[in-house]
Amino acid sequence: MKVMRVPEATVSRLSIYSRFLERLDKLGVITVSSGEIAKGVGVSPAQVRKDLAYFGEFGTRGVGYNVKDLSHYILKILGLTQQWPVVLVGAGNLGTALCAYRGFKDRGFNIVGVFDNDLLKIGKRIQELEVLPIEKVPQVVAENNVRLGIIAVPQSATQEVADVLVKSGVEALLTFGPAVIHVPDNVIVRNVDLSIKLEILTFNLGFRELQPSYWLEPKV
Amino acid sequence: MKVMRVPEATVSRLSIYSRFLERLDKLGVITVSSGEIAKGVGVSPAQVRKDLAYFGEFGTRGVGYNVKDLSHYILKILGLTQQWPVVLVGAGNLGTALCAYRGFKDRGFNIVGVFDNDLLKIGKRIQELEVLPIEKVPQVVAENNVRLGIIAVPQSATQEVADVLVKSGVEALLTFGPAVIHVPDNVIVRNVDLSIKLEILTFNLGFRELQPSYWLEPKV
DNA sequence: GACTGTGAAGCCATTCACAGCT
DNA sequence: AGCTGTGAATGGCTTCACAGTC
Repeated sequence: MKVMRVPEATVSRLSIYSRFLERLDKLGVITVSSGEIAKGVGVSPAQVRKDLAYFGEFGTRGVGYNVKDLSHYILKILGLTQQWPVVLVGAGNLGTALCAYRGFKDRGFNIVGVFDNDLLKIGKRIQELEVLPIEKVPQVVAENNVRLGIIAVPQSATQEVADVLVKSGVEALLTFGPAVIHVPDNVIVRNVDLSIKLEILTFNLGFRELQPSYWLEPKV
Repeated sequence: MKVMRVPEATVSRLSIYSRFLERLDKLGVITVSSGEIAKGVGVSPAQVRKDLAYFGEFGTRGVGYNVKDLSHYILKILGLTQQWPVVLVGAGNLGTALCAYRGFKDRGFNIVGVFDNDLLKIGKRIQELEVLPIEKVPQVVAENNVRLGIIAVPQSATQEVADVLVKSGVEALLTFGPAVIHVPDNVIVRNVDLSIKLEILTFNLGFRELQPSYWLEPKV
């Protein structure tokens, strides 16, 4: 079997290319070159070609890529040719916002359960969903074959919620905030930490005054 | 002048170390080694030492680092020894959640203005702040010496909001969602795209079934 | 002529391994 | 003995440059 490692940065960019291609498709564009994609999303043409080359040959030399086809291939690679049921734990401000977030639905992510352990929140309706007690997680996960979980609870509760989700069979977690969590090797975890992002900005604002060479390039 | 480039990944990790150190300090811990920090936040000890080495020598050989001192140095490096006034554009679900987000206040980020162009939202109160019309951005930015802006509006409005903020003098932007924006070179932009994060998860779930060697390591 | 696909080169970040200090 | 600080080695991602195809 051919062994290959795909950089995570490549996967992130595929997600970006994918949405650019969907926009082109809606505009009726038939063909696109790596240079046009590159310009549209702010990377180099070689980067676009290299990213795609990890997965096959999708273009035609001298011509470019068929927008509809490439768009479909990338969705396939990302696993987005299906709908993904998702459970969300945490019905606070952030959880509520995530529930309503259009970007998830657009990409095939359906939140099928919202949970909390706060009696004041349980029973509330958010976007047609009733907030359920944490104890119902295993049942909802099982009934809906849920593999993805989002954790939007205070830092101190993140680990125990992760444990519940993992025990229920969820295989991949998205967490928010600074909590560092421990899960079995076969569970995938990614984190979003908004303070880190702001601190990257303040770092740059501070150091560019002192020493221009500290300036950094964005990572994604 | 000594020329140095600091990897952005290093800055992200400093932010993580910083919060770990604050926790240790609250627990009354006086001294910590690179190995203990490494274990606490899930990186290698060499990585911790290398990250710190970009900025100076903060430790004592044979002993380790003084928790309070190191904590302070890192805050200094990140520019967090001051409070940062921030403006937020977009008073929808996400904007509301960001306004209430404790993690910002904890790190010295104060949202001093919330703006929207939706008449239904203008005048509403969110966390002691009245939602103001976009037209008031320049005034609030000027009065509060605001250098940081957060944009939590629909993709289609992101660029024009960025233009308003830049024209008002904001120097660094945090945007949400898939919009690719263009700003002058001296403005720093970072982006948070939640769909990308979920798509990294589905990519991994899909490909680990087909080909285990596709498995990826997290980037941050 | 235009554009893709790709090996090679270049560059950047992480890890190693050890000298240096307490 | 224990731990930091750092040059050297490694590994991985990006860019280059060109052969291959339409």
